[in-house]
Amino acid sequence: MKQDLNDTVPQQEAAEAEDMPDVSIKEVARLADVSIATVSRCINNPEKVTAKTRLKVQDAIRQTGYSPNTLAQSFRRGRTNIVMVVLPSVGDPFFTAVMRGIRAAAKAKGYSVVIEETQLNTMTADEIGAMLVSNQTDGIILLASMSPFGTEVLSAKSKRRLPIVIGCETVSPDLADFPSVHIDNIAAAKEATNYLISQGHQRIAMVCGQASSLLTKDREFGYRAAMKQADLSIEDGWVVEGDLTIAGARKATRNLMNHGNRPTAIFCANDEMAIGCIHEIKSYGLRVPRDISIVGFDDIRYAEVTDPPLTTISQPAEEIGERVMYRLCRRIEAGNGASSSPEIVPHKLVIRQSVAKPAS
Amino acid sequence: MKQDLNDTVPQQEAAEAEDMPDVSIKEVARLADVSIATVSRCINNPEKVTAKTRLKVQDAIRQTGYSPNTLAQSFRRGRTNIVMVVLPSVGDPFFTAVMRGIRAAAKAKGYSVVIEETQLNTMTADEIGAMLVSNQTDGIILLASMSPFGTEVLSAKSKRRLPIVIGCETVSPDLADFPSVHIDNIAAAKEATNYLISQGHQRIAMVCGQASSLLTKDREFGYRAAMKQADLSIEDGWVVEGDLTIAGARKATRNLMNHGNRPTAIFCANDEMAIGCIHEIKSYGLRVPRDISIVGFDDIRYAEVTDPPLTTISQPAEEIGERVMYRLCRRIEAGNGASSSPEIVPHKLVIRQSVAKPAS
DNA sequence: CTGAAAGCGCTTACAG
DNA sequence: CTGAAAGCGCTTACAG
Repeated sequence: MKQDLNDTVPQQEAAEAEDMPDVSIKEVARLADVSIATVSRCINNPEKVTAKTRLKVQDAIRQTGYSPNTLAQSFRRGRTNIVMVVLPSVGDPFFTAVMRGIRAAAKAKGYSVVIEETQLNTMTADEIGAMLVSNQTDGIILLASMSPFGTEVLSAKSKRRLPIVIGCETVSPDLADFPSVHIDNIAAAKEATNYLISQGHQRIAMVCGQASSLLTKDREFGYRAAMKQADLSIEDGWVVEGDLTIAGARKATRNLMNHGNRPTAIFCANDEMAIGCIHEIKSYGLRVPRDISIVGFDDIRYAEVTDPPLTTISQPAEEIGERVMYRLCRRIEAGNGASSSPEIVPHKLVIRQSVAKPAS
Repeated sequence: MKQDLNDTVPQQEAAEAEDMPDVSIKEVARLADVSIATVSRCINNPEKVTAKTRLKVQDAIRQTGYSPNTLAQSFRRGRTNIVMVVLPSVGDPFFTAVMRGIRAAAKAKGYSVVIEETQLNTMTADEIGAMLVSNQTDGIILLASMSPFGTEVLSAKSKRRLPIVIGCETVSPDLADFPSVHIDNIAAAKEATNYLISQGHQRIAMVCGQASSLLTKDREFGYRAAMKQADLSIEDGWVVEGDLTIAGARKATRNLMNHGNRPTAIFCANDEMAIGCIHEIKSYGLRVPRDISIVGFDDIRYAEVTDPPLTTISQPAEEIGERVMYRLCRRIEAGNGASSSPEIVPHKLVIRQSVAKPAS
């Protein structure tokens, strides 16, 4: 009966509350005729309060339209429920997909996420330090490669109980203390290259990312390993640096097109570059895959609708995002006690139509 | 001399500080032998403090590695320096570009931004209310259409001094109180359609967004106006709804392909859909633009590298983002006193190669 | 189960 | 120019 009453607080009251200035916990306490401590308990530990009191308080909350001041809560608790994710390129659909996973998990766990787009590997230790303190966050997700400099700063921060986890990036030994989740980039790149080889290609080039990106290094490493294993040589000038962007790849591809010994296939370190690569090849009047075969990496959503549809390595981007966020939550909650072993997620070669047998 | 000394605090001290537990303003005050009030002033209003004291304090700050607890600051000041941006699709490169502008401006102004991806027009008033209170932000940027329901909630919030500004979206009369910055969507859509007409097309279809999206409505309106003005009729089934995604557009395009009176040109409400549209047309063995011409909207970075390169309406996405963020800052600082007239930014028809004269 | 009280780290009138 | 003090809105031992 009483319950019913509480459940049917007239709409109007809520509407009125909407127009009221902010109510604090004091008003609620006064109205319910209890202490502010009890109001707080009703909200955060309802089981510590009698059903009767709880109802009184809930009623008062409804009448006032009260909701706790999260600023005060954050301050008091010493936690913001905000995490920061650092990534090199928010525009890359691959990272967008990872972010989707991160956001989903964050929402489920009650966190907000702020994004910092930056090439971590080009920052000085001071800059990184400044970035970290200026954003008062509960933890950090790193989707970008670090300079050794940065690593030091991060390790220091980490010791001061700023949880950090790494996603996508291959983790260098000096970062082994941090939890991470990523695919096996070396194996994936090998697989991509081997596929090209299995189709009869021998002159295979690669467009990779910046030299300072570990992830890119691993993909290059896998490519080189596969070539070596197949006894195929890599000519000078066949490994060119894009910067993971369309524009960078177009420029890199031009170099490849002008190479004395033009490759019959190109392995791109990401799909974004594969798109630029295909476009550039076409601008030479050549056709993909008839004249040159292309393999990408990431399987972004555009890979399916490029012309031709792109053969590429698929990463479970959203899953990586989710896992990395949950991992961070565990660190935030359990501290450095939580496991820090790397989590390897599976990749997959997705065969579409950008690879054919070599013409020559 | 003294200045010099201060400027050359040995590296080591800073390094030490890195390892220390959090220092509060009290430690600094003790070390500098002043009150915490003075320390606070040194940081926030240095001009209110003697040069001598200032140096003493700055020294202590350096030695301790102190940086103010932003949680406490936020709480005390009642401001978080966080803004929220609500948008329908973080994956759309157009919004990514807008976000880049927002982020740049936010950084310049000392704000962090959190993103909320949601179809505002499908949410109930309660859901919107919950979303708003759960994120304690200083202001909101809306890049998504609102239901009338949502509008009410927002107006109420706005009266309670939660600054809101609208970007990209056309603003309906009931939202006229909010500042906004966007292109003239009607005029732009007209221009796109007129271009098709000028090339000799008469059977022109449109793939638009969800019915509930104002922006989409405006683009459709512009298209219809242009058709009418040219005395061209629009057959039933020529205006189909994608949902601003590749997949949605592919489905919509299939309907167009199967239409008894197949159009010779298609105007897509955004580039993302144009990409899906082109892909689908090709899957019928047809060619763009030889068989069907396509015009997109937004000029995302892929527009240039589609096959064929896409003719589209270019919006100054980053500029919109920057302006909308600066606009929000003004609202946060000046309150509702700040201007609320809409800011119209220029668009441009970018002619590439997805339009040809009709074959028939 | 409940209340009185301390305290989180800052900022800012208010005196002096 | 500087300091002592109040207070922002909460949460949480500590008594009772």
